[in-house]
Amino acid sequence: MIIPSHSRSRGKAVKIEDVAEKAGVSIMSVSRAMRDVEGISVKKREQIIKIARELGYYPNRVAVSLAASSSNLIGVSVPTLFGTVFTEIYIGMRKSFDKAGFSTIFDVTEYSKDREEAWVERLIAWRPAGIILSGIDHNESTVTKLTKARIPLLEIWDYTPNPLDLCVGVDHFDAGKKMGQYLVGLGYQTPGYVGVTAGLDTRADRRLEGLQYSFLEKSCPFHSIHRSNQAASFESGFQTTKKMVEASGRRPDVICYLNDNMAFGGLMYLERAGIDCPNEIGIVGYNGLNINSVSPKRITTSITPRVAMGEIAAQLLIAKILGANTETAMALKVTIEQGQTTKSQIA
Amino acid sequence: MIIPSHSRSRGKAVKIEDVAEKAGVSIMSVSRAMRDVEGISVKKREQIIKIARELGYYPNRVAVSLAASSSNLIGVSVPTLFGTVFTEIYIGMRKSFDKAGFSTIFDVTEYSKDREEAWVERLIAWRPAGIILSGIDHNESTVTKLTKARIPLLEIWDYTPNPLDLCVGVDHFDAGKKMGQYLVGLGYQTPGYVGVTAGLDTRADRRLEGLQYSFLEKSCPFHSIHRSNQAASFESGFQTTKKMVEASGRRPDVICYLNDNMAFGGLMYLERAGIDCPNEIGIVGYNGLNINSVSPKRITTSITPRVAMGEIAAQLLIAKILGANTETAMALKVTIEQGQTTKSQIA
DNA sequence: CTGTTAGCGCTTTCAT
DNA sequence: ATGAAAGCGCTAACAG
Repeated sequence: MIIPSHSRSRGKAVKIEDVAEKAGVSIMSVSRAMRDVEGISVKKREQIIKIARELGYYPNRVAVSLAASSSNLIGVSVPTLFGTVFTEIYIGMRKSFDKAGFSTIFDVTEYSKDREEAWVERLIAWRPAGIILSGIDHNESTVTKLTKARIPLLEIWDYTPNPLDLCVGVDHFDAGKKMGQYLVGLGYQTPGYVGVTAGLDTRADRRLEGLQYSFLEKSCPFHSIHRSNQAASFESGFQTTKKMVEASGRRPDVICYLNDNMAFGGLMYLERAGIDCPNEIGIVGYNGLNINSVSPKRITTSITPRVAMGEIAAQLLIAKILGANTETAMALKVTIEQGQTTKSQIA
Repeated sequence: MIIPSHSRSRGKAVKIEDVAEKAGVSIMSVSRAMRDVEGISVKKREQIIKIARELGYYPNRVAVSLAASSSNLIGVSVPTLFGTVFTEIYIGMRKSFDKAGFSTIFDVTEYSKDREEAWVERLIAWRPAGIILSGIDHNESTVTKLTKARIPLLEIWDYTPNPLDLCVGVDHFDAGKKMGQYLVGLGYQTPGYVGVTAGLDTRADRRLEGLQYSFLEKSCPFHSIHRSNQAASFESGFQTTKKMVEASGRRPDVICYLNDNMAFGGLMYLERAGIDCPNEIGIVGYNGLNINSVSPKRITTSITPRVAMGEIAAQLLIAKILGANTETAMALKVTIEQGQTTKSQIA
């Protein structure tokens, strides 16, 4: 969509020519002064800067980008802003991008690959310096467009050793495996899992596989796996735990949840049902979300380094943009935080 | 910061010239075909579109913007992404902007006016079609820059009858007043308030004034007002309520909180302290946050129309951008939602 | 150090 | 309906 020019400010914005005229120099001198590059005397530079400030001159980035065939724009796409995961990742990135003088063109896909693709298309038209996408799962045609555009690209949150370009994330299988080993070490033998419909959150699926791997090493399969077809929220955690506990069959001695929010819902259910946690059933979350700070009992969880991940990702992308030879894939470690919803560590 | 051009894609992107050549027409015909404007035969247009698609041609928006002195960029600034308020507002806006083909340059100020100003400066350099800022409180120098830039501007969340340009928000005094009247109607007489340090959240301060106004009409002043110097979170709600209840003096019969999160923390405290809510002390939140869905008792609250606010704001701004004569200030109504933390409605 | 000359990729304007 | 010329505001490349 093209905005009718009559609606924009008209011949008002101060331009490089105005500054040059007032300073009695050529526009090139102004250009050099503003960009702080060599080729101009200190004195003149100061004068020009002063005049530019007086006039309220800010170089038109659109013209700069066109002339220099470069931009300070970074495209950032996240699936959702609910739940603090991607917000924290974004906060981390913003820090690095801000410092380096980049602005971000933003998008929320609401987990729709088509929406992501539509946004990518519009984004590429702006010839951004770099792009950050969430996850490693995109439409094929999106990948084609991205590849053709040849813009530095970073996939965040998921980890894969073979990213399209760059990648910073956590290895979710490994995270699950580690937590599984930890729980096995605590003596748990009848694990249960509460999550959402398989395929909806592929990262969570991978974590479950990791959990299963560790428990299977001790010949303890997951007897009960209950999946909600709702979002991974407090409520679905509560309801799905209810179903699991009320179902016949062996009761789990520990329930692993897709995330802390669901775990919190589960904890609330156990409390209301009069089931002792952790003595009857243990509860384990994922992510280290801030719900934990208000939970009656701190939930045992794996903390993902979200802010750090954002910072590192941004720095890596910036390095690539600047032409450095960078690593292409980085896996960040998660930290297990022992809470009050699992048995105490066995000495 | 200028990105070295060697790092960008090189002469790869398809441009209008390539399409024109392949189609055997002038670049002007391609331009007209792509923009769907008059001055070209239907047949030629179709041919050109087809070739453009084959070649993967997407008009370079940087060049378009420079040539047409217009852009499809909207700057959006929010103070925080935690707490769902601004997230939901953003979701609402995104909907409208997306439909109209705008992209958003995004920023999170973390409640810093200086950060906001720094961002505004960088943003203006992109000559966006419009700007949305949160709240009505900005640095004077920010306002100057904004005014000089003459870009359609909309302030969201707060309401003022005299905005810089456009404004969509809720009247926080009025929201407090309404809730006060409601509580007075339920027979409460000894209200307390739990919030954060005065001045930190001016909107909350206004709501308290509204609450006080209503209670004073019945000669019931707020005897206890406790403010935390922490963020308005679960935890601070818990701790501050503890202090209030343990303090000597008349116990409040209802506590109004800055928001639902603090109210939830307060409720958790009452439950743990064995104080019956609502029979001993009532609890009232604000905003209608999703914490309510997991709360053991639904908290009585005022629901702010956040998604709708975002949608309306975006539409208003778009209208202004397109040159329409629009309203300048809109106040949206909040809805009181009766929960289980206040006495039942008196028939 | 300074200025001049060409563009960047597209649209506007004005011919035809 | 079509195209040629003239920019949009700035920087790269080259001259002095």
